[in-house]
Amino acid sequence: MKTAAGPALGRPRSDAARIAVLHAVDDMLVEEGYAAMTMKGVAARAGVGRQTVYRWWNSKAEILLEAVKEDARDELAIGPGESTPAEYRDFLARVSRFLTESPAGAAYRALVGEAQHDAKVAELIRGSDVLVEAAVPVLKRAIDRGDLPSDLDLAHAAAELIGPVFFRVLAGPATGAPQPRAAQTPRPPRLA
Amino acid sequence: MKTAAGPALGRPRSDAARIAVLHAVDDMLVEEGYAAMTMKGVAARAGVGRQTVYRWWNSKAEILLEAVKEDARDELAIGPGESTPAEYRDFLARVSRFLTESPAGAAYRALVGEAQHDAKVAELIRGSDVLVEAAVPVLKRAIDRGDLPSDLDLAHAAAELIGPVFFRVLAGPATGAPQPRAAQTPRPPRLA
DNA sequence: CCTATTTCGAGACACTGTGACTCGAAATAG
DNA sequence: CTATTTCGAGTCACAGTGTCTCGAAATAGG
Repeated sequence: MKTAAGPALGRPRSDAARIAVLHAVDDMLVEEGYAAMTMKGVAARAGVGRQTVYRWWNSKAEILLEAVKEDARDELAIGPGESTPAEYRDFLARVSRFLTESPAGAAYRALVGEAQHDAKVAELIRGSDVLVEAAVPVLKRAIDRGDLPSDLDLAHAAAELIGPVFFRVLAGPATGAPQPRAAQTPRPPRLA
Repeated sequence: MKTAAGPALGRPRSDAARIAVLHAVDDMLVEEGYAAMTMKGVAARAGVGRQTVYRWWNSKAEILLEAVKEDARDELAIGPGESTPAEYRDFLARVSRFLTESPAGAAYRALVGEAQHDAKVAELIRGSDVLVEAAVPVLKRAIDRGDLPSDLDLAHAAAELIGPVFFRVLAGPATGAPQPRAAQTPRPPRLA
């Protein structure tokens, strides 16, 4: 915890190195997979000293999180649609594509997976799930239309919406490995 | 691939060693967590040679799968209830408890997590999900009662039922690490 | 210009897990 | 008694981890 001292002292952090690491992680994840991706390899691939990586990130998971956060948000965001069911359908199709085809989605799955093994990673992703955050605007518009009660628990409703797709991709017959098969468009479920 | 030659030749496999390994994996998962659990450690804990472990299982995941499969089935099985909503409620409460509190549930989460990293593990758990298998009898009884259409896609319906709880536990605010907090009883969703 | 401070890339280091290997002993069938 | 296979135990090369050191580079203030 730095005390947020203003202008800093000494050589400033190299943004080029930061970007290089982020890109390296992004590339290596899709090329070799999360398991084969090592801190050593990331540093080498980025053309960066090993200590430089460890100085700014504590784990693969932290780098990955920073590397794909923006992409994930962009890929999941949808604007207002014609109706609530139409928005559900569009959103769920996007979630399905994200989880099964997008590199950012692969990173998300890897992070959720790692969270089941490592409490630190679980803490890292806790309370800032990109899927939930993307679902919230959809739910709020549904509330505005009067299709959902105004006192709705957004987190629970988001889980209701996302859960079935999430479960099928992570644990179902289309589990894990990057399957090139086309994503199936899921039906929107009825929310209480 | 053995050709299933009947009476076998040479010294038979030691069932004591098999049980010891299974118990060691079971214990170490709850005591140290999946990440800290190593093949080396398992062999030592079980008082078994390292090669003996590698001879019968290819990975931690395989051992874990064999170790908890029966426990998982037992913990998730529920008998017929008074009504379909009551069965949904009971089943989902059991799923929630399983995922958040049971050692077998922790193993299940670890396996699903590992499947996101390793295609072999994904293949291993593909098409034999204990949660889906436990949901199927519930759904079939609902069909018999006329509460669900007889041509229902069981896998999809099971995902609809399980998904929300699954998502909240694996990715939601109650992510990952074994949280001693009491499981919240989820509302049963409406199935199409 | 000079110095203090911090990051940079590069690499050495001890430690640990992996998975294949060897060894002699034990258990089974013929 | 022999062939075969598993047993526990241990050795081995290889690779990744995370910390450390090194000299160079980049910044601020004197």
